[in-house]
Amino acid sequence: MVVDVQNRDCMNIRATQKSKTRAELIASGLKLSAKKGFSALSLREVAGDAGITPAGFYKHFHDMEELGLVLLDEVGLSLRRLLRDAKKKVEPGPNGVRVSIETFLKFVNENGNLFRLLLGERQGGSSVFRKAIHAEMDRFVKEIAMDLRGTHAALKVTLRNPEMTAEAIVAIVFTLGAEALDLPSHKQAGLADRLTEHVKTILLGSIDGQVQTKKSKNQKRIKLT
Amino acid sequence: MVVDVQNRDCMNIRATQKSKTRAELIASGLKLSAKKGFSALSLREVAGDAGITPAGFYKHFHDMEELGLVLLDEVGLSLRRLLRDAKKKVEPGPNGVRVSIETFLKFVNENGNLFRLLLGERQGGSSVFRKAIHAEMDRFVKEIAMDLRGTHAALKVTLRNPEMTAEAIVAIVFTLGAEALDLPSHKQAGLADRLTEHVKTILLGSIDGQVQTKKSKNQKRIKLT
DNA sequence: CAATTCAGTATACAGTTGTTAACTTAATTC
DNA sequence: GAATTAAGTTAACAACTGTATACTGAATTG
Repeated sequence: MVVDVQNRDCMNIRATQKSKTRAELIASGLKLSAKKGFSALSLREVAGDAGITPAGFYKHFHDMEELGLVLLDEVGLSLRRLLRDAKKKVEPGPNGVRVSIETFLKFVNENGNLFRLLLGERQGGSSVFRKAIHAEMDRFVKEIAMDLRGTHAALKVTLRNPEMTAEAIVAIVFTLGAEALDLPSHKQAGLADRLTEHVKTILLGSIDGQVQTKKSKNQKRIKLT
Repeated sequence: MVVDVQNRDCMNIRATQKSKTRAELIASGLKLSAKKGFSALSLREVAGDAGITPAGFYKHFHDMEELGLVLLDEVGLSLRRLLRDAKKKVEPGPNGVRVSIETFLKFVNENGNLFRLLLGERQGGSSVFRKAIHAEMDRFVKEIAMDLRGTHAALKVTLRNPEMTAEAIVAIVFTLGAEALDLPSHKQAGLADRLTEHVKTILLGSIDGQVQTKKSKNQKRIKLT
Protein backbone atom coordinates (compact mmCIF):
# COMPACT_ATOMS: atom_id res chain seq x y z
CA MET A 1 0.00 0.00 0.00
CA VAL A 2 2.70 2.46 0.82
CA VAL A 3 5.93 1.24 -0.69
CA ASP A 4 6.54 -0.63 -3.88
CA VAL A 5 8.43 -3.84 -3.43
CA GLN A 6 8.75 -5.29 -6.87
CA ASN A 7 10.32 -8.63 -7.38
CA ARG A 8 11.29 -7.90 -10.91
CA ASP A 9 13.24 -10.52 -12.79
CA CYS A 10 16.21 -8.22 -12.67
CA MET A 11 16.24 -8.63 -8.91
CA ASN A 12 17.82 -11.72 -7.44
CA ILE A 13 16.55 -13.34 -4.27
CA ARG A 14 18.88 -11.47 -1.99
CA ALA A 15 18.05 -8.04 -3.38
CA THR A 16 14.35 -8.81 -3.22
CA GLN A 17 14.53 -9.86 0.38
CA LYS A 18 16.58 -6.83 1.23
CA SER A 19 14.17 -4.38 -0.31
CA LYS A 20 11.39 -6.20 1.45
CA THR A 21 12.83 -5.68 4.91
CA ARG A 22 13.76 -2.17 3.88
CA ALA A 23 10.12 -1.56 3.11
CA GLU A 24 9.28 -3.04 6.48
CA LEU A 25 11.64 -0.62 8.17
CA ILE A 26 9.99 2.25 6.36
CA ALA A 27 6.52 1.05 7.27
CA SER A 28 7.50 0.61 10.91
CA GLY A 29 9.14 4.01 11.03
CA LEU A 30 6.01 5.56 9.67
CA LYS A 31 3.69 3.68 11.97
CA LEU A 32 5.65 4.39 15.13
CA SER A 33 6.40 8.01 14.30
CA ALA A 34 2.69 8.63 14.02
CA LYS A 35 2.23 7.66 17.65
CA LYS A 36 5.15 9.33 19.42
CA GLY A 37 6.57 11.64 16.80
CA PHE A 38 9.56 10.73 14.74
CA SER A 39 12.08 12.69 16.76
CA ALA A 40 11.19 10.69 19.86
CA LEU A 41 11.76 7.39 18.09
CA SER A 42 14.64 5.00 18.62
CA LEU A 43 16.56 2.97 16.12
CA ARG A 44 16.01 -0.15 18.19
CA GLU A 45 12.27 0.39 18.29
CA VAL A 46 12.04 0.65 14.53
CA ALA A 47 14.33 -2.31 13.94
CA GLY A 48 12.44 -4.39 16.45
CA ASP A 49 9.07 -3.55 14.95
CA ALA A 50 10.38 -4.39 11.51
CA GLY A 51 11.52 -7.76 12.78
CA ILE A 52 15.29 -7.37 12.59
CA THR A 53 18.04 -6.78 15.12
CA PRO A 54 19.34 -3.27 15.82
CA ALA A 55 22.62 -3.92 14.06
CA GLY A 56 20.76 -5.04 10.98
CA PHE A 57 19.31 -1.56 10.67
CA TYR A 58 22.69 -0.29 9.49
CA LYS A 59 22.57 -2.48 6.42
CA HIS A 60 19.77 -0.24 5.17
CA PHE A 61 20.24 3.20 6.67
CA HIS A 62 23.26 4.88 8.08
CA ASP A 63 21.19 6.81 10.55
CA MET A 64 17.72 7.43 11.89
CA GLU A 65 17.88 10.76 10.14
CA GLU A 66 18.47 9.03 6.84
CA LEU A 67 15.38 6.91 7.39
CA GLY A 68 13.49 10.08 8.21
CA LEU A 69 14.48 11.70 4.94
CA VAL A 70 13.36 8.63 3.05
CA LEU A 71 10.04 8.86 4.83
CA LEU A 72 9.76 12.45 3.75
CA ASP A 73 10.35 11.41 0.15
CA GLU A 74 7.45 9.08 0.62
CA VAL A 75 5.37 12.00 1.82
CA GLY A 76 6.26 14.05 -1.23
CA LEU A 77 5.34 11.21 -3.50
CA SER A 78 1.96 10.84 -1.87
CA LEU A 79 1.29 14.54 -2.06
CA ARG A 80 1.94 14.52 -5.77
CA ARG A 81 -0.34 11.53 -6.17
CA LEU A 82 -2.96 13.43 -4.24
CA LEU A 83 -2.78 16.39 -6.58
CA ARG A 84 -2.99 14.16 -9.61
CA ASP A 85 -6.08 12.40 -8.26
CA ALA A 86 -7.69 15.69 -7.33
CA LYS A 87 -7.12 17.07 -10.80
CA LYS A 88 -8.77 14.06 -12.37
CA LYS A 89 -11.85 14.33 -10.23
CA VAL A 90 -12.25 18.07 -10.42
CA GLU A 91 -12.87 18.27 -14.15
CA PRO A 92 -16.53 17.34 -14.62
CA GLY A 93 -18.65 19.21 -12.06
CA PRO A 94 -18.85 22.95 -11.47
CA ASN A 95 -18.15 22.69 -7.73
CA GLY A 96 -14.42 22.18 -7.89
CA VAL A 97 -13.51 23.32 -4.41
CA ARG A 98 -15.78 20.92 -2.64
CA VAL A 99 -14.52 17.92 -4.57
CA SER A 100 -10.91 18.90 -4.03
CA ILE A 101 -11.42 19.23 -0.31
CA GLU A 102 -13.09 15.87 -0.10
CA THR A 103 -10.24 14.29 -2.01
CA PHE A 104 -7.79 15.92 0.33
CA LEU A 105 -9.57 14.74 3.47
CA LYS A 106 -9.77 11.23 2.10
CA PHE A 107 -6.04 11.40 1.55
CA VAL A 108 -5.47 12.62 5.09
CA ASN A 109 -7.39 9.69 6.49
CA GLU A 110 -5.75 7.11 4.30
CA ASN A 111 -2.24 8.42 4.71
CA GLY A 112 -2.61 9.68 8.24
CA ASN A 113 0.83 8.56 9.24
CA LEU A 114 2.54 10.36 6.40
CA PHE A 115 0.55 13.44 7.15
CA ARG A 116 1.44 13.33 10.83
CA LEU A 117 5.09 13.03 9.96
CA LEU A 118 4.95 16.04 7.71
CA LEU A 119 3.21 18.24 10.24
CA GLY A 120 4.71 16.86 13.42
CA GLU A 121 8.31 17.29 12.43
CA ARG A 122 7.88 20.69 10.86
CA GLN A 123 9.54 22.27 13.88
CA GLY A 124 10.68 19.22 15.77
CA GLY A 125 13.51 17.49 14.01
CA SER A 126 16.97 18.43 12.94
CA SER A 127 17.47 21.40 10.66
CA VAL A 128 18.12 19.07 7.72
CA PHE A 129 14.77 17.58 8.43
CA ARG A 130 13.00 20.88 8.65
CA LYS A 131 14.51 22.09 5.41
CA ALA A 132 13.39 18.94 3.66
CA ILE A 133 9.85 19.43 4.91
CA HIS A 134 9.76 23.05 3.86
CA ALA A 135 11.02 22.11 0.43
CA GLU A 136 8.30 19.49 0.11
CA MET A 137 5.59 21.90 1.12
CA ASP A 138 6.96 24.58 -1.15
CA ARG A 139 6.69 22.25 -4.11
CA PHE A 140 3.13 21.52 -3.10
CA VAL A 141 2.25 25.21 -2.88
CA LYS A 142 3.83 25.96 -6.23
CA GLU A 143 1.96 23.17 -7.97
CA ILE A 144 -1.32 24.39 -6.55
CA ALA A 145 -0.46 27.91 -7.62
CA MET A 146 -0.01 26.68 -11.17
CA ASP A 147 -3.31 24.88 -11.08
CA LEU A 148 -5.02 27.98 -9.76
CA ARG A 149 -3.67 30.00 -12.63
CA GLY A 150 -5.06 27.52 -15.12
CA THR A 151 -8.41 26.87 -13.52
CA HIS A 152 -9.31 30.48 -12.90
CA ALA A 153 -8.12 31.63 -16.25
CA ALA A 154 -10.66 29.20 -17.68
CA LEU A 155 -13.31 30.86 -15.53
CA LYS A 156 -12.39 34.30 -16.81
CA VAL A 157 -11.26 35.37 -13.39
CA THR A 158 -7.76 36.52 -12.54
CA LEU A 159 -6.18 36.00 -9.16
CA ARG A 160 -4.17 38.90 -7.85
CA ASN A 161 -1.35 36.61 -6.74
CA PRO A 162 -1.88 32.89 -7.32
CA GLU A 163 1.25 31.93 -5.42
CA MET A 164 0.03 33.62 -2.27
CA THR A 165 -3.46 32.30 -2.71
CA ALA A 166 -2.03 28.82 -2.88
CA GLU A 167 0.04 29.49 0.22
CA ALA A 168 -2.98 30.60 2.18
CA ILE A 169 -5.06 27.67 1.02
CA VAL A 170 -2.37 25.19 1.95
CA ALA A 171 -2.00 26.80 5.36
CA ILE A 172 -5.67 26.51 6.26
CA VAL A 173 -6.11 23.13 4.64
CA PHE A 174 -3.16 21.61 6.46
CA THR A 175 -4.06 23.24 9.74
CA LEU A 176 -7.59 21.90 9.71
CA GLY A 177 -6.39 18.64 8.17
CA ALA A 178 -4.25 18.13 11.23
CA GLU A 179 -7.32 18.50 13.39
CA ALA A 180 -9.10 15.95 11.26
CA LEU A 181 -6.56 13.35 12.33
CA ASP A 182 -7.86 13.33 15.89
CA LEU A 183 -11.49 13.59 14.87
CA PRO A 184 -13.99 10.74 15.01
CA SER A 185 -14.87 9.97 11.42
CA HIS A 186 -18.50 11.00 11.72
CA LYS A 187 -17.49 14.56 12.52
CA GLN A 188 -15.38 14.87 9.41
CA ALA A 189 -18.28 15.83 7.19
CA GLY A 190 -18.70 19.03 9.12
CA LEU A 191 -15.03 19.72 8.81
CA ALA A 192 -15.22 19.30 5.06
CA ASP A 193 -17.96 21.91 4.98
CA ARG A 194 -15.96 24.32 7.06
CA LEU A 195 -12.84 23.76 5.01
CA THR A 196 -14.68 24.28 1.75
CA GLU A 197 -16.06 27.53 3.05
CA HIS A 198 -12.58 28.63 4.06
CA VAL A 199 -11.09 27.96 0.67
CA LYS A 200 -13.93 29.73 -1.08
CA THR A 201 -13.41 32.74 1.13
CA ILE A 202 -9.72 32.87 0.34
CA LEU A 203 -10.39 32.55 -3.37
CA LEU A 204 -13.02 35.25 -3.18
CA GLY A 205 -10.63 37.62 -1.46
CA SER A 206 -7.90 36.78 -3.94
CA ILE A 207 -9.79 37.66 -7.07
CA ASP A 208 -8.40 40.66 -8.86
CA GLY A 209 -11.05 43.32 -8.44
CA GLN A 210 -12.41 43.72 -11.92
CA VAL A 211 -15.99 42.92 -11.06
CA GLN A 212 -16.27 45.70 -8.57
CA THR A 213 -16.42 49.34 -9.57
CA LYS A 214 -13.23 51.26 -9.08
CA LYS A 215 -14.95 53.32 -6.42
CA SER A 216 -16.09 50.44 -4.27
CA LYS A 217 -12.73 48.79 -4.62
CA ASN A 218 -11.00 51.85 -3.29
CA GLN A 219 -13.46 52.02 -0.48
CA LYS A 220 -12.54 48.57 0.54
CA ARG A 221 -8.85 49.15 0.25
CA ILE A 222 -9.03 52.03 2.65
CA LYS A 223 -11.00 50.05 5.13
CA LEU A 224 -8.60 47.18 5.18
CA THR A 225 -5.18 48.77 5.18
CA MET B 1 11.50 37.94 31.81
CA VAL B 2 9.31 34.90 31.44
CA VAL B 3 8.16 33.82 34.87
CA ASP B 4 7.31 35.90 37.89
CA VAL B 5 9.28 34.99 40.96
CA GLN B 6 8.02 37.25 43.67
CA ASN B 7 9.58 37.23 47.06
CA ARG B 8 6.56 38.72 48.74
CA ASP B 9 6.59 39.07 52.49
CA CYS B 10 3.97 36.36 52.62
CA MET B 11 6.58 33.97 51.29
CA ASN B 12 9.11 32.56 53.66
CA ILE B 13 12.65 31.80 52.62
CA ARG B 14 11.96 28.19 51.79
CA ALA B 15 8.97 28.89 49.57
CA THR B 16 10.83 31.65 47.78
CA GLN B 17 13.77 29.44 47.00
CA LYS B 18 11.47 26.68 45.84
CA SER B 19 9.55 28.86 43.43
CA LYS B 20 12.86 30.17 42.18
CA THR B 21 14.18 26.76 41.18
CA ARG B 22 10.74 25.94 39.87
CA ALA B 23 11.01 28.93 37.61
CA GLU B 24 14.43 27.71 36.58
CA LEU B 25 12.99 24.33 35.67
CA ILE B 26 10.36 26.04 33.57
CA ALA B 27 12.92 28.23 31.86
CA SER B 28 15.18 25.27 31.14
CA GLY B 29 12.30 23.20 29.84
CA LEU B 30 11.36 25.99 27.52
CA LYS B 31 14.89 26.62 26.33
CA LEU B 32 15.70 22.98 25.67
CA SER B 33 12.38 22.11 24.09
CA ALA B 34 12.98 24.83 21.54
CA LYS B 35 16.07 23.04 20.31
CA LYS B 36 15.02 19.41 20.20
CA GLY B 37 11.29 19.49 20.68
CA PHE B 38 9.67 18.89 24.03
CA SER B 39 8.71 15.28 23.38
CA ALA B 40 12.37 14.41 22.79
CA LEU B 41 13.43 15.94 26.08
CA SER B 42 14.55 14.06 29.16
CA LEU B 43 13.82 14.77 32.78
CA ARG B 44 17.50 14.59 33.60
CA GLU B 45 18.37 17.08 30.94
CA VAL B 46 15.92 19.62 32.27
CA ALA B 47 16.92 19.05 35.88
CA GLY B 48 20.59 19.30 34.98
CA ASP B 49 20.14 22.49 33.04
CA ALA B 50 18.15 23.98 35.90
CA GLY B 51 20.99 23.13 38.29
CA ILE B 52 19.38 20.43 40.39
CA THR B 53 19.64 16.65 40.53
CA PRO B 54 17.16 14.41 38.72
CA ALA B 55 15.49 13.34 41.94
CA GLY B 56 14.95 16.95 42.90
CA PHE B 57 12.74 17.37 39.87
CA TYR B 58 10.00 15.39 41.59
CA LYS B 59 9.68 17.97 44.33
CA HIS B 60 8.22 20.27 41.68
CA PHE B 61 6.56 18.15 39.04
CA HIS B 62 5.25 14.65 39.13
CA ASP B 63 6.06 14.11 35.52
CA MET B 64 7.60 15.62 32.41
CA GLU B 65 4.09 15.87 31.08
CA GLU B 66 3.07 17.98 34.04
CA LEU B 67 5.93 20.35 33.32
CA GLY B 68 4.79 20.44 29.71
CA LEU B 69 1.29 21.48 30.67
CA VAL B 70 2.67 24.24 32.85
CA LEU B 71 4.71 25.43 29.89
CA LEU B 72 1.56 25.50 27.82
CA ASP B 73 -0.12 27.66 30.44
CA GLU B 74 2.79 30.00 30.01
CA VAL B 75 2.13 30.04 26.28
CA GLY B 76 -1.51 30.90 26.80
CA LEU B 77 -0.58 33.72 29.14
CA SER B 78 1.79 35.19 26.58
CA LEU B 79 -0.74 34.91 23.82
CA ARG B 80 -3.25 36.87 25.85
CA ARG B 81 -0.61 39.48 26.61
CA LEU B 82 0.07 39.66 22.89
CA LEU B 83 -3.54 40.37 22.07
CA ARG B 84 -3.77 43.03 24.74
CA ASP B 85 -0.67 44.77 23.40
CA ALA B 86 -1.91 44.54 19.84
CA LYS B 87 -5.24 46.07 20.80
CA LYS B 88 -3.50 49.02 22.45
CA LYS B 89 -1.35 49.74 19.44
CA VAL B 90 -4.01 49.24 16.81
CA GLU B 91 -6.27 52.09 17.93
CA PRO B 92 -4.69 55.22 16.47
CA GLY B 93 -3.78 54.61 12.83
CA PRO B 94 -6.02 53.52 10.00
CA ASN B 95 -3.77 50.60 9.00
CA GLY B 96 -4.71 48.16 11.71
CA VAL B 97 -3.68 44.96 10.00
CA ARG B 98 -0.12 46.01 9.39
CA VAL B 99 0.43 47.09 12.98
CA SER B 100 -1.11 43.90 14.33
CA ILE B 101 1.10 41.78 12.16
CA GLU B 102 4.19 43.63 13.23
CA THR B 103 3.22 43.21 16.86
CA PHE B 104 2.72 39.54 16.28
CA LEU B 105 6.07 39.06 14.58
CA LYS B 106 7.79 40.92 17.36
CA PHE B 107 6.13 38.56 19.79
CA VAL B 108 7.26 35.55 17.80
CA ASN B 109 10.83 36.72 17.91
CA GLU B 110 10.81 37.59 21.58
CA ASN B 111 8.96 34.48 22.71
CA GLY B 112 10.38 32.15 20.10
CA ASN B 113 10.67 29.28 22.54
CA LEU B 114 7.07 29.47 23.64
CA PHE B 115 5.98 29.68 20.06
CA ARG B 116 8.05 26.68 19.05
CA LEU B 117 6.54 24.67 21.88
CA LEU B 118 3.04 25.53 20.77
CA LEU B 119 3.61 24.61 17.15
CA GLY B 120 6.08 21.79 17.58
CA GLU B 121 3.99 19.71 19.94
CA ARG B 122 0.72 20.24 18.11
CA GLN B 123 0.93 16.70 16.75
CA GLY B 124 3.91 15.34 18.63
CA GLY B 125 3.12 14.90 22.28
CA SER B 126 0.66 12.86 24.26
CA SER B 127 -3.03 13.29 23.61
CA VAL B 128 -3.41 15.28 26.83
CA PHE B 129 -0.81 17.60 25.45
CA ARG B 130 -2.45 17.95 22.09
CA LYS B 131 -5.82 18.68 23.64
CA ALA B 132 -4.29 21.38 25.81
CA ILE B 133 -2.72 23.01 22.79
CA HIS B 134 -5.91 22.90 20.81
CA ALA B 135 -7.78 24.45 23.70
CA GLU B 136 -5.23 27.23 23.92
CA MET B 137 -5.43 27.98 20.24
CA ASP B 138 -9.21 27.84 20.31
CA ARG B 139 -9.27 30.51 22.98
CA PHE B 140 -6.97 32.59 20.84
CA VAL B 141 -9.17 32.22 17.79
CA LYS B 142 -12.30 33.11 19.74
CA GLU B 143 -10.77 36.25 21.18
CA ILE B 144 -9.69 37.38 17.74
CA ALA B 145 -13.17 36.63 16.44
CA MET B 146 -14.62 38.92 19.06
CA ASP B 147 -12.20 41.67 18.17
CA LEU B 148 -13.06 41.28 14.52
CA ARG B 149 -16.71 41.72 15.28
CA GLY B 150 -16.03 44.93 17.14
CA THR B 151 -13.48 46.45 14.79
CA HIS B 152 -15.37 45.81 11.61
CA ALA B 153 -18.67 46.87 13.02
CA ALA B 154 -17.00 50.20 13.70
CA LEU B 155 -16.00 50.31 10.03
CA LYS B 156 -19.56 49.67 8.90
CA VAL B 157 -18.57 46.33 7.42
CA THR B 158 -20.02 43.01 8.44
CA LEU B 159 -18.09 39.78 8.29
CA ARG B 160 -19.99 36.78 7.08
CA ASN B 161 -18.58 34.59 9.84
CA PRO B 162 -16.08 36.24 12.18
CA GLU B 163 -15.22 32.98 13.91
CA MET B 164 -14.11 31.39 10.67
CA THR B 165 -12.31 34.51 9.57
CA ALA B 166 -10.37 34.43 12.80
CA GLU B 167 -9.61 30.75 12.29
CA ALA B 168 -8.21 31.38 8.83
CA ILE B 169 -6.17 34.33 9.98
CA VAL B 170 -4.68 32.39 12.85
CA ALA B 171 -3.85 29.51 10.52
CA ILE B 172 -1.91 31.61 8.07
CA VAL B 173 -0.32 33.79 10.72
CA PHE B 174 0.93 30.85 12.73
CA THR B 175 2.07 28.95 9.67
CA LEU B 176 4.15 31.84 8.39
CA GLY B 177 5.16 32.75 11.92
CA ALA B 178 6.73 29.33 12.24
CA GLU B 179 8.78 30.05 9.16
CA ALA B 180 9.86 33.33 10.67
CA LEU B 181 11.56 31.43 13.47
CA ASP B 182 14.20 30.04 11.15
CA LEU B 183 14.57 33.23 9.18
CA PRO B 184 17.51 35.63 9.43
CA SER B 185 16.14 38.80 10.95
CA HIS B 186 16.77 40.93 7.89
CA LYS B 187 14.36 38.83 5.87
CA GLN B 188 11.53 39.28 8.32
CA ALA B 189 10.43 42.60 6.89
CA GLY B 190 9.44 40.87 3.67
CA LEU B 191 7.58 38.28 5.63
CA ALA B 192 5.62 40.97 7.43
CA ASP B 193 4.58 42.36 4.06
CA ARG B 194 3.48 39.01 2.81
CA LEU B 195 1.61 38.23 6.00
CA THR B 196 -0.18 41.56 5.94
CA GLU B 197 -1.27 40.94 2.40
CA HIS B 198 -2.56 37.50 3.37
CA VAL B 199 -4.65 38.80 6.22
CA LYS B 200 -6.09 41.57 4.09
CA THR B 201 -7.05 39.03 1.46
CA ILE B 202 -8.81 36.87 4.00
CA LEU B 203 -10.67 39.85 5.43
CA LEU B 204 -11.64 40.96 1.96
CA GLY B 205 -13.04 37.58 1.13
CA SER B 206 -14.86 37.43 4.45
CA ILE B 207 -16.81 40.64 4.06
CA ASP B 208 -20.51 40.08 3.75
CA GLY B 209 -21.31 41.15 0.20
CA GLN B 210 -23.15 44.38 0.67
CA VAL B 211 -20.83 46.55 -1.38
CA GLN B 212 -21.29 44.51 -4.51
CA THR B 213 -24.50 44.43 -6.51
CA LYS B 214 -26.59 41.37 -6.04
CA LYS B 215 -25.89 40.40 -9.59
CA SER B 216 -22.12 40.49 -9.40
CA LYS B 217 -22.26 38.66 -6.10
CA ASN B 218 -24.19 35.82 -7.63
CA GLN B 219 -21.79 35.67 -10.49
CA LYS B 220 -18.96 35.14 -8.09
CA ARG B 221 -20.76 32.56 -6.06
CA ILE B 222 -21.34 30.42 -9.08
CA LYS B 223 -17.76 30.58 -10.08
CA LEU B 224 -16.51 29.53 -6.71
CA THR B 225 -18.78 26.71 -5.67
C1' DC C 1 31.39 -27.17 -6.66
C1' DA C 2 34.43 -24.06 -4.26
C1' DA C 3 34.95 -19.16 -3.16
C1' DT C 4 32.89 -15.06 -2.15
C1' DT C 5 29.52 -11.81 -0.91
C1' DC C 6 26.41 -9.90 2.27
C1' DA C 7 21.66 -9.53 4.87
C1' DG C 8 20.88 -10.36 9.24
C1' DT C 9 22.39 -12.30 14.11
C1' DA C 10 24.75 -12.55 18.61
C1' DT C 11 26.96 -10.22 21.98
C1' DA C 12 29.02 -6.89 24.28
C1' DC C 13 30.08 -2.03 25.45
C1' DA C 14 29.53 2.52 27.46
C1' DG C 15 25.89 6.15 28.05
C1' DT C 16 21.55 7.65 29.19
C1' DT C 17 17.02 7.15 30.80
C1' DG C 18 13.10 7.27 34.76
C1' DT C 19 12.46 6.19 39.48
C1' DT C 20 13.24 4.78 44.22
C1' DA C 21 15.24 5.01 48.82
C1' DA C 22 17.84 6.82 52.34
C1' DC C 23 20.36 10.86 53.45
C1' DT C 24 21.65 15.91 54.63
C1' DT C 25 20.87 20.37 56.06
C1' DA C 26 18.71 24.54 56.54
C1' DA C 27 14.27 26.89 57.54
C1' DT C 28 10.19 26.59 60.10
C1' DT C 29 7.35 25.59 64.11
C1' DC C 30 6.10 25.20 68.78
C1' DG D 1 16.27 25.79 71.71
C1' DA D 2 14.43 21.20 70.57
C1' DA D 3 11.45 18.90 67.12
C1' DT D 4 9.74 18.90 62.69
C1' DT D 5 9.34 19.77 57.91
C1' DA D 6 10.88 19.64 53.34
C1' DA D 7 14.06 21.18 49.24
C1' DG D 8 17.64 19.10 47.37
C1' DT D 9 21.56 15.35 47.33
C1' DT D 10 23.69 10.87 46.92
C1' DA D 11 23.64 6.46 45.26
C1' DA D 12 21.79 2.69 43.20
C1' DC D 13 18.55 0.02 40.07
C1' DA D 14 16.80 -1.91 35.83
C1' DA D 15 15.68 -0.66 31.40
C1' DC D 16 16.85 1.36 27.41
C1' DT D 17 19.81 3.77 23.99
C1' DG D 18 23.38 3.89 19.69
C1' DT D 19 27.21 1.48 17.93
C1' DA D 20 31.13 -1.79 17.06
C1' DT D 21 32.83 -6.46 16.44
C1' DA D 22 32.80 -11.01 15.16
C1' DC D 23 29.71 -14.42 13.56
C1' DT D 24 26.41 -17.41 10.49
C1' DG D 25 24.42 -19.18 6.58
C1' DA D 26 22.20 -18.80 2.39
C1' DA D 27 22.47 -16.64 -2.25
C1' DT D 28 25.56 -15.44 -5.73
C1' DT D 29 29.53 -15.84 -8.61
C1' DG D 30 33.18 -17.75 -11.36
